[in-house]
Amino acid sequence: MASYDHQKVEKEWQARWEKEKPWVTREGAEGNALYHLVMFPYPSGAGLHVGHVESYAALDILTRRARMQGKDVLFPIGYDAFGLPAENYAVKTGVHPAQTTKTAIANFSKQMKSLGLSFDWSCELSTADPDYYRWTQWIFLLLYKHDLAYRAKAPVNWCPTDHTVLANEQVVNGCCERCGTAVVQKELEQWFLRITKYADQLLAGLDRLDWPERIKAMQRNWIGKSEGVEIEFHGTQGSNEFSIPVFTTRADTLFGVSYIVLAPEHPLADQLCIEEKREELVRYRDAARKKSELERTQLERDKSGVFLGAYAKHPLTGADLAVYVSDYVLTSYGTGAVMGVPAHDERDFAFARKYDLPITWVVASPDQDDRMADQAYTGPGTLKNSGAFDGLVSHEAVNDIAAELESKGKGRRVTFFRLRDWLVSRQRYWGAPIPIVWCEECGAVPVEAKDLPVELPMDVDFKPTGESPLARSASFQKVKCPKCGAVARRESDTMDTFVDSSWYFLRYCDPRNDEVFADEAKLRHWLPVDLYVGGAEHAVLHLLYSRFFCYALHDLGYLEFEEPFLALRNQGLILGPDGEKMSKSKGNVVNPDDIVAEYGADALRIYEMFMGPLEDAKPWDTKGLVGVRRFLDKAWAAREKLAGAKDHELERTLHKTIKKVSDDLDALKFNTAISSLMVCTNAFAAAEMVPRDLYETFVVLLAPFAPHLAEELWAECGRKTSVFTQKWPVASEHFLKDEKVTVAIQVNGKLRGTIDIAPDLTQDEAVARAMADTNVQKYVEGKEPRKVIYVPGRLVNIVV
RNA sequence: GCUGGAGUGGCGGAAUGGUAUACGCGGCGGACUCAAAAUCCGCUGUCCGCAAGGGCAUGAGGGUUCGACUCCCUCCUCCAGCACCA
Repeated sequence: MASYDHQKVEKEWQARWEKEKPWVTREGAEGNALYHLVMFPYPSGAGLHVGHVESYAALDILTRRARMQGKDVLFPIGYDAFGLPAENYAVKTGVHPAQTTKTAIANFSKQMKSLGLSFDWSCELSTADPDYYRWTQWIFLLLYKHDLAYRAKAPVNWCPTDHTVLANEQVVNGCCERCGTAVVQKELEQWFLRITKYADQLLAGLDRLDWPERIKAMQRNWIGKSEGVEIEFHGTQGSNEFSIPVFTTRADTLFGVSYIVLAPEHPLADQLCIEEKREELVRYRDAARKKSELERTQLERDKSGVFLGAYAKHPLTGADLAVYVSDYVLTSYGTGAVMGVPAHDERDFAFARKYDLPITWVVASPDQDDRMADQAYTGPGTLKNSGAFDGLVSHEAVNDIAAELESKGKGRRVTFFRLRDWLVSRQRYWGAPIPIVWCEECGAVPVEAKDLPVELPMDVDFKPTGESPLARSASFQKVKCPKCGAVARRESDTMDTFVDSSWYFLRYCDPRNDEVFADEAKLRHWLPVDLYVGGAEHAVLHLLYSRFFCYALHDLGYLEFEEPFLALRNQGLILGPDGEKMSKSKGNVVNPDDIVAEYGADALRIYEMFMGPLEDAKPWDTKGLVGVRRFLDKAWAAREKLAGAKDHELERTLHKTIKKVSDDLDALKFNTAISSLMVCTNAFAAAEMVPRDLYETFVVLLAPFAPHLAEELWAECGRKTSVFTQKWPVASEHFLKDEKVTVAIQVNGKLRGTIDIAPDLTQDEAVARAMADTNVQKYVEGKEPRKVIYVPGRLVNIVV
């Protein structure tokens, strides 16, 4: 069988698309618009990865099909071009990040075009372009103006290798997500975005989204809403009165409290500490501070602490409770203090055992005798040893005890979130400068909108030292205060690159606008995004930040919607042929360029879609790719058998294919859509002749998957226009019905034979035909059927 | 520990509660060829049987149903994320 020359075919059609630009977005009627978005790539020197190809091909197929169905589709592409890798590379080699990035973008564009992706290249954008980051800065100032961006001194995560602070979201298991170095805590003044203001809305909004459950669960966990009671524990230290607020979700265990613990950094720790204990406290706190986040978690459950020598009073019983400091209590969560209930909390139990503190059981477990217990009981139960609350079950007791505390002014119901504000300052070079001027007189002064962008200077020594490189640029620092005109200095930190990517999908609909970040009417026309496809690694980073931006911009009157991405799908990882994650060190990386050269872009696209469900992880298998290429060659070969005659059998096959491909694309089931195209091709291959009209319709079906080959075949059929000007075919009911179907015959639910009958045969007729089968008779043995189930076109089940 | 997802041939995988294993890969046999590759045709879950046919198979065990990969309960394993969160 002749094989087609994919290099020639693909080159020719790509040249033609480049010239004719058929994919430029058409802004048509209201309500006819679709917005398909792929997560824009970071233009790394390594080039495009087969994982990129997977998500881009998937959305390209859907986009091409939607256009053939008459939709206007915005399908843009751009580059997340700021970031550490280019800067670190520059530190090593001296090549400027601007240069590295430019080269990488050129390479990415070339690679994407070689895949026949129908992006609208006229929308192309780069976050490192001053025309883009001008608006990143503008949005930052908008947030600043509305108190959603602020500067604060706080304990922050510091990566000693990358010499910069990191957001909580960028610390993975206590390590820097970029380089893996253990992160240390530093007390620094930094810029934050007030994402916590939207914690509740960001949580509630998830319910409305068509997103993978996994991603929604990760965001819910990350936001970490926790409802409970804040309880005041009062006490006196010498002549001073004090009050320690603690947060608990288990107010029902209040009568089991036997001590109080503060986080080592808690402001009250110093105040409450008696002189004899001070040295011990300072030593403990210094040790705790020196521990990295990593060490703290590794020492898990090995509890230690310092008794401060102070006592607080139980709010209901008045009992004296020793106050300790321990690093198992975190400053950053709740009130930074907890009530110790050893009987009903594992950590408190361990702590109480170590320091020999009383353990009082106040919640009876239904199936455990706590007199013998050597571990905490953390489940719900019936209260005891709890005065007036004895006999209540846990959830009632939480309510009643909270009410009692509230009435006495000793507590109140509160909600806490795990989510922290987003730290966006970075002490690095290759990012958007924070558009603030520092003036001796006026303090932090925003740069005026007309003076944006604050351009990133190119002549900077960007070696990271912990001090921001921009602080060392004389030209950058030469500035006057916008308010008073005095000599001032610029903010020298740049923004986290996740700020850049939190709004790029807004810019796409109007990328060259220099009046606003995007025209209001265009935003209304195209947004929100209908379908977003990308990797799952951004679950709590990009996807949460972008949602926050849209909620904020909505509040400030710039957007009509709150949720930017209505539907989201994550492509699964493509693993190496060995089933391991592809990596340079394992030597199992598949380079898409090699595949395109050897088998063609069409084969690569279809193979990646055929491997399995979009969202599953699946191993690469070059043999499978060969099979896909064989399919394309078969489709190509069929053009030599075109005839004018009718063929009802083929016509039925074709219409089933139309139906299956259409339905499967609606459900993003690319693998089964392709398998039905294969079935159709196999039928063509088996046939003597292939009617021309059927073949042409098949080529239209094939077009979104294999755009180059389909265009070529369309031309081979003598058509002068592009196959993509064709309407997407609709299956005809008439041809979907078979004249005869094979129906299963079961006796007592077991398969005993099959019969070929007309699909609309009545039950009586079908049963009569079934009973005539000799094998069926053997099992019925002349017994009277107790019950007969007939599913037309499917089966007859005779129950005896 | 918590959360989410998944367990089906030799492999990737397919199945609105209705003939489990579509499609692809691999394997076996055949055709073409001096030969090989490519291509084409046939077979290919497993066990018993010469065959007709039958038994057993969707991680394990129960249940609902005329009928369960699919629904319900219990358990096991794997993957991913989070994890001293009070």
